[in-house]
Amino acid sequence: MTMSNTGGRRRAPTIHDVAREAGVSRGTVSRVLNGGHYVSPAAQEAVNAAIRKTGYVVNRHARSLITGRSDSVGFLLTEPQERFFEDPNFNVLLRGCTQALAAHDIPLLLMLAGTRDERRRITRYITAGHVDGVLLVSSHSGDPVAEELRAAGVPLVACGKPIGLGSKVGYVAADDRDGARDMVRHLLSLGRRRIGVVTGPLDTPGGVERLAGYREVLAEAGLPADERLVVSGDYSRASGEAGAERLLARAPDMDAVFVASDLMAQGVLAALHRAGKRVPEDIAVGGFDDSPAATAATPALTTIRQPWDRISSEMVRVLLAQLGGEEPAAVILPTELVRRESA
Amino acid sequence: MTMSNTGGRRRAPTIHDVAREAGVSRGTVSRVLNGGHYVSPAAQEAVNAAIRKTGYVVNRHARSLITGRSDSVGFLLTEPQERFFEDPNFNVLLRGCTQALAAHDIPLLLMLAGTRDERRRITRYITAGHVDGVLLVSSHSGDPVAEELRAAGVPLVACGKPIGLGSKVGYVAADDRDGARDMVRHLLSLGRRRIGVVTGPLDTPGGVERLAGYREVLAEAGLPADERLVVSGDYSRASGEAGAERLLARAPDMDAVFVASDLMAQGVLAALHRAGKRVPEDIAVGGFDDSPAATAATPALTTIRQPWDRISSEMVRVLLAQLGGEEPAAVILPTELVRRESA
DNA sequence: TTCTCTACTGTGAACGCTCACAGAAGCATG
DNA sequence: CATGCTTCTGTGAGCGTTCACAGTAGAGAA
Repeated sequence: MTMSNTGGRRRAPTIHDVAREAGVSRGTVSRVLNGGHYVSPAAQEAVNAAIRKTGYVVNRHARSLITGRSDSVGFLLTEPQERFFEDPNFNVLLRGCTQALAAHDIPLLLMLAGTRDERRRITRYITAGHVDGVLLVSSHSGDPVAEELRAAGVPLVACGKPIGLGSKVGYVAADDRDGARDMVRHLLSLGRRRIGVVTGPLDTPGGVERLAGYREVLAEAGLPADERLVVSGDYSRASGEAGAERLLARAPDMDAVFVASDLMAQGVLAALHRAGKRVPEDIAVGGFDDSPAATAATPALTTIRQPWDRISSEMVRVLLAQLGGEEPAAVILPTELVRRESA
Repeated sequence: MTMSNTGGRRRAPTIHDVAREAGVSRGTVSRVLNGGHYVSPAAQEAVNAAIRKTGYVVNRHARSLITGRSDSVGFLLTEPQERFFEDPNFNVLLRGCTQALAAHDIPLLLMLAGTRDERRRITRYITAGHVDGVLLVSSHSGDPVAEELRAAGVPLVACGKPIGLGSKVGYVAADDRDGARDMVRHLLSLGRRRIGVVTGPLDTPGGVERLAGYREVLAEAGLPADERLVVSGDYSRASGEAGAERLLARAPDMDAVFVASDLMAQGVLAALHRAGKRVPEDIAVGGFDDSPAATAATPALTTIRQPWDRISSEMVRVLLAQLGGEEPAAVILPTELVRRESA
């Protein structure tokens, strides 16, 4: 390699320096930078050589100032963050989105908006155009931020079907209902007939859909709907533990339980262990997510795999398509039963 | 094209609009925006009113273009990401940094640089001035990115003491050695005398220091240094499992084991369980981190709490100080023994 | 009065880029 | 010959800010 910054920050090379070096005008350099249309091969090559020689890197602020685009997208969490950061799925999602965006050379801005004040500040920031679009991770319905962003016309892709928002927002989700059906059918196939369920929050699509899948399969199988077998949690480990205790108290003859998340299932396992129940001999346990928590649990959890890697890449794809002018799309991805020890 | 409706994007108000509305000049508005020095109370108030009325939000691109600052910082991961995203500590750290920065209205750019190509691209991006500073999470020594950034004069704060970098980079770390000493002393106080250790990677400061603390306390207690009791892992659950198996094979009379991370300790517990050892009756297990994995484990882990919330806020504080012109600082934070069931 | 000092205010000029437009060159068509 | 069309190139303007500088007004001192 040649040259180096001999100490101290020198003035960074601009498009002018490149133009002079290549013997062309700013305009031509700019055209090369932006796709190279209407540029002669000779000029193209001269410019590329000059860029390499000068070490030129485009100043995104100057570019953004005139284009109005920021060439960055936000990753927005609108809930008290503990829940998410505790959730291994979230990590996979965040990593996947960062990587998918990096492939397009687009930086990701991580935004947390747990409190009212933070929400206000971040809404302002976003609507002011500091990001081109938003990847939204907020399960609960009636999220004021989502509605405001939608109203402001900010391109938006949610993770999970947003309840109560119009069709103008794209989303990517796993097929929750179908996954739940698969799991409950699996439990039935093991000969279990008193199957309990710990649902997610019922103001989230995941909570509602997984419960619906559970009910459908029981109905198909001709089993009675017993509300003593249904309790709901909030996806946290603690709520799984509490849920299992309530189920045991209300239906001591339960022989299986479908838990709407692996983290809750960990709590369920702990409660069953304390109650002296063997898993899967006495009670089979089925989780949902196939998060790291599933393999970390003892016994290892039979669960429903959500394709988080594909969910993240699809979210990015749909958002970028929207930035390119396409209409918001809805994408539903299939799930998969993963059999381990607990059922 | 659809006509511009009320919901559509109208031209955003600029500093000009605010100035006109307030009956002052751009300059005065700018001064209000930047601290309000040399502005009369009347003008101050008029400008604030105009800002509220117009809904003005500063255009950061225009500002950055002239100031040369970007008013954002990067959060850089230079390792294959799985390790980090699997690690609950990492989440706490990321969340803490995001929040601490948000309090200063500074967005955080999440950057992953796992592969060589990504590292090149991201180094370019950073050295081009697109972030003002970098929070670095990379435990291994000899990280080329860190060295390049340091050489380019990019303000840098590492999490954990960077091995092999000069004193020009700030860092924040827990007192690893002292924490390890506390844990081993605790195991001794329980009457254990054959204490094994599963270390972290020995090219990381955490790996080295925690092992050193272990050795110091054994020496103080007059116990022999037995290399059969020392194995090293890579902080992953799987490596903990493998480490415990090797320890059991080499030292069947071991009555305690100090594990340099909770995640590895989970693996150790699983291996001990399979080997028919009761914890803590047969073998006491001590972890390190006090991550969620500690309470999720069965039995719950006795561990060393690292003050991740303070680590993140200190990292941000040190970085911002550096951006303000101060010299890079090194901060060591105290740890704390958390007693649970495993020891 | 006149001068100085302080507190405040307005005005060009950048910052580095893209965009619209005007033009040039080459070549086919009228 | 002019006329058009396509491909390529350079130029001026301007994006929304901050900064340096040149002012103005009012108070106090000589």
